[in-house]
This record gives sequence, structure tokens and C-alpha cells, in this order.
Amino acid sequence: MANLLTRKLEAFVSLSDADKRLLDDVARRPRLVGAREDLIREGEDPADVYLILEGFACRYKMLADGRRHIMAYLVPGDFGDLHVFILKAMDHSLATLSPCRVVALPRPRILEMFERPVLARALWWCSLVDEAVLREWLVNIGARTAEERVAHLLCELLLRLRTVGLADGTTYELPITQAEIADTMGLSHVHVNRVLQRLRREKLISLKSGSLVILDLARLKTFAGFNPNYLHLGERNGSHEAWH
Amino acid sequence: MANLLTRKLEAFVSLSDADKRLLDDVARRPRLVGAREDLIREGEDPADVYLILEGFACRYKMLADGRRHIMAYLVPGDFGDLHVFILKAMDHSLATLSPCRVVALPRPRILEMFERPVLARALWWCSLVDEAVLREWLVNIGARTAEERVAHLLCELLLRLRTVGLADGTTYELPITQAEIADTMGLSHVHVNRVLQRLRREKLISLKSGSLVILDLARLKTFAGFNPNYLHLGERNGSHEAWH
DNA sequence: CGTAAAATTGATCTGTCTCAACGTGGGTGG
DNA sequence: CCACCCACGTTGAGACAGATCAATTTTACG
Repeated sequence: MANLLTRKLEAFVSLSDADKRLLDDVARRPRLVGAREDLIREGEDPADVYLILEGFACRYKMLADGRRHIMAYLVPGDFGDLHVFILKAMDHSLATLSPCRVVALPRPRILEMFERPVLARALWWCSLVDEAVLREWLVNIGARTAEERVAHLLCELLLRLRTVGLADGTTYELPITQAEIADTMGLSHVHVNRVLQRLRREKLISLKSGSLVILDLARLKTFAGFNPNYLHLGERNGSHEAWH
Repeated sequence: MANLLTRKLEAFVSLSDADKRLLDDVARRPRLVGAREDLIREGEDPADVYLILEGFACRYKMLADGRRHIMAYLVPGDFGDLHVFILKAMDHSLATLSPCRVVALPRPRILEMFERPVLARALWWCSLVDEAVLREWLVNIGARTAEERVAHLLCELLLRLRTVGLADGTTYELPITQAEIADTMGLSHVHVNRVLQRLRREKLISLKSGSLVILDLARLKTFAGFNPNYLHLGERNGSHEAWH
């Protein structure tokens, strides 16, 4: 398999062979992690940057009353926190949702990457996009109905998975539970179930045993009020003046 | 007035005199902007980084149905997007809430700051904290009741305003409307009104004509489930190995 | 196969919204 | 300097999206 990460970053910059070689090297010897395992917990000092190569992971926080809220999904090609050099304690936890293939990049590895201007720019882009996704999620939960929320999430994941070659047309693997979607959307799992049924009844999607098919993407997007601008795709070759 | 920004950044790093001089210089000749004016709109190419010196501003998005969602408050010492060099189009808008004193920093100015390692580190810290706040807001809206949400927001603003010297004990100016709080919390303005009344009746706060007094901070924090770790204060002098 | 996790269904309850009206205070023009 | 006015805050009543509780069915997997 061609390097996922290369593919993702090339959506934004064009990488030299040396850059690509480094990325290949970085993704060597991944660790296999089972589903529902913590990679790092709130309060810990992040020593490494996690990079997901396969499977779905998430950021989450626990509330005092035992409820969990998921704040982000990490799909293949996504990084855990690049703030290793700045912040001393994690303010949230990172866990796998499905079984994952993961690499833990130690600080020197990150420095190596940041020393290459193009890669540094690309990594910065990644973290800005992650932040933009977070903003969109806030709007999603704050201002949309349950149906729209879920529809919006499914649209977003399609685009994100496409950029790493993991969505074939309008189909992708979604190896997560309805209860996990509930914890993500601030809904009860019962309601998520009914929402999914409605989306199926409307012939917008089909979802069975972890396989999602978007049956009518145009309608789903309209229904969700989905505007992909926040993913900042198609801003390739940002030919702004150099910043280095 | 001692430079706000200096005070804020010194919560994290210790600045040299030269750093401070640059910060003073950067904050020179602010522009006065009235309440409810856009600084930059979704879709535009950010040319400058806005820095708020006085007043409250916000990030927001408009939905197709005309609803607005506020995704962040910018208080004095906060920066608009530092991604000037990376992203081509704003995915959200920036506007004042109250009358503001603002500076628009052009790119060369930002570069000047980034060239100083300590300042660069401090700015990076700022943007990581902004992101952490965003995550906490997501949890806030996704998992807490209306009362807890508002209480949480008021706790957060107290700490943020303290770090720039704008909260005197447990009192601060909150120059925003109940309808704006509603757009922030994903609630109706009618409900925000009732929530505030309940917080007043419980003798947790007093809020009148833009002046907030937190009457019982300990109880308010407990009630809101407020854990300040995400603001990453008290991580001063992050003596991690150099990253430059 | 057997068993536990996940999905589904039904019934009821409640937090929050919507609509509609009314009160109020601070800014402004006469 | 007063009176008006408009944005903001407040109140009440009724509606509804989504929660909760409690089974029951289906699926995945050892």
C-alpha cells in the first residue's frame, strides 16, 4: 500500500522524494492495538505523537458523572497531538475505537519532520484542519437537529476517508458502534438508532455491519447543510510567500 | 497600562526585554471598532492576524437557515487566526461583540514574532490553548445541561480574564447580550434568561448591566463540573528540551 | 452453539423551544 | 433635560425533540 500519509499531505503540498522517504520511514513498524484501548490518558505527559495508520481512534473526555464525550475521530493518516513540545499534561484522552495499527513517534522523529520546511508546512496544515473540524463539530452539535448532525458526520467522514484512499466512491468502513456515535453527537444511543433508521428509510444511506454506503450524496449533503470548505481541501500548492 | 499580551504570555514563558519591547510595539496604534462589526468574513483570504486589546469579539458561522453559532470568544490578549500563512480562505467569520480596540498584524509582523524562539513558543502555546478551549466547549454543549453550560462558561471567562488582569477577584465585565450567550450555547435566548435567573436565585452569580459577580466560585465550579486543566495555566517555564 | 454486545422497539417523561406578550433602562433628539 | 423609543430582558403557555426506562431481537464471535 502506498503511504497513506503521503497521499494525505499531498492534498496540500507537493512532497519531494526525500520527504516521502522520511514519511515511509516514520510509518515503519506500527504497533497493533485492540479496540477500545487507551493510547494516552488525560493528565499524562505526552511523550510521543501517535499516528494512526489503520482503524478508527478518538479523543474523548470523561465527565464526573461517568459520561463520556468524544470530541474527535482520528482516521488513518491523522496525528494525535503535535503539541508534545509545548503542553505538559494531556487535557483529554486518546483511545482506539476499532482495532488499530498505530505508530508512536518520539520527539526526535517529529523534529526531523519539522526540519523539512515542506513537511513542517504540511503538518501545520494538518493541525489547522483538525481545529477547523472541531469548530464545525461545535456548530454541528450546537445548532443542528439529530438527523442533520449524523448526516453531517457521515458526509465529513466520506471526504476525509477519500483523501487517504479509504472511501471507494460513496462507500466506506465505519467500524464504530451506535453508542459511540451517540457519545460523539451528544445524543442517546436509542435516538441515534432511530435517526439512522430514518436516514435509511429516506434512502439516503445504508449501514450494515460496519459498512456505510451513501446512496444519495447530493441529497445527504443538502439535508445536512454540509459545506466542505472547513476541510480546506483543494487549497493545494498554497503559493503564499515563504514563511521560513 | 502594562501590556496585556506580555502579561498573558508570561503565564507560560518568561520574556526577555527585547521580546517585551516587540510586544509593546506590536500593540501600538490600535483601531477602534464598534460593536457587532465583522473583522473578517468566512470565505475571505486572511491577510492579517487580528489581536484584541480591549472588548469582546467572537468567531462565528452562519447556517443556511440564518441561524448563527458562536464558536469562540476572543477577549483582550487573544489572537484571531495565526494560520495566515497556511490556509487560503477563512472557514468562519470574526466579529466584535462589544466595542473593541483591535490591531491587525500584517504577515511580516507575525514573522518578526516567530523569529524569536521564546515568543514563537508562546504563540504556539496560545493557539494550543485556544484549541483546548474549543474541545471543552464541544463537551460543554454536547454533554451538559443548560445550567451547567452557562455556569461553565462563566468560570472559564473568569480564569481567562484573570490572566490578562481584567477580572478583579470574582468580578468582571461581560459586555454581551443574553441572545449572544444563547447563540454560543446552542440555547434559545428565552431559556438563557431563565437559566441566568436560576443561577441568581441560587446565589451563585449576580449579573446586571454587563457586570458579572461570581458570588460563590467554589460552588459554581462544582456545579459546572469545571476543571481548569484545559487552560494549561500553571505549566510555566515548560522546561522541555529545546525544539529549535 | 452459546453468550455477550449491539441493535431495535415501545411507552412515557422532561428539558428546552417557540410564540406571543409585556416590562425596562439607557441613549438620543427635540 | 426630559420624553420617547428601541433593544434587551422577562414572563407565561403550549408544543416537541430527544431522554429515559425496559424489554426484546439480532449479530458477532469464542
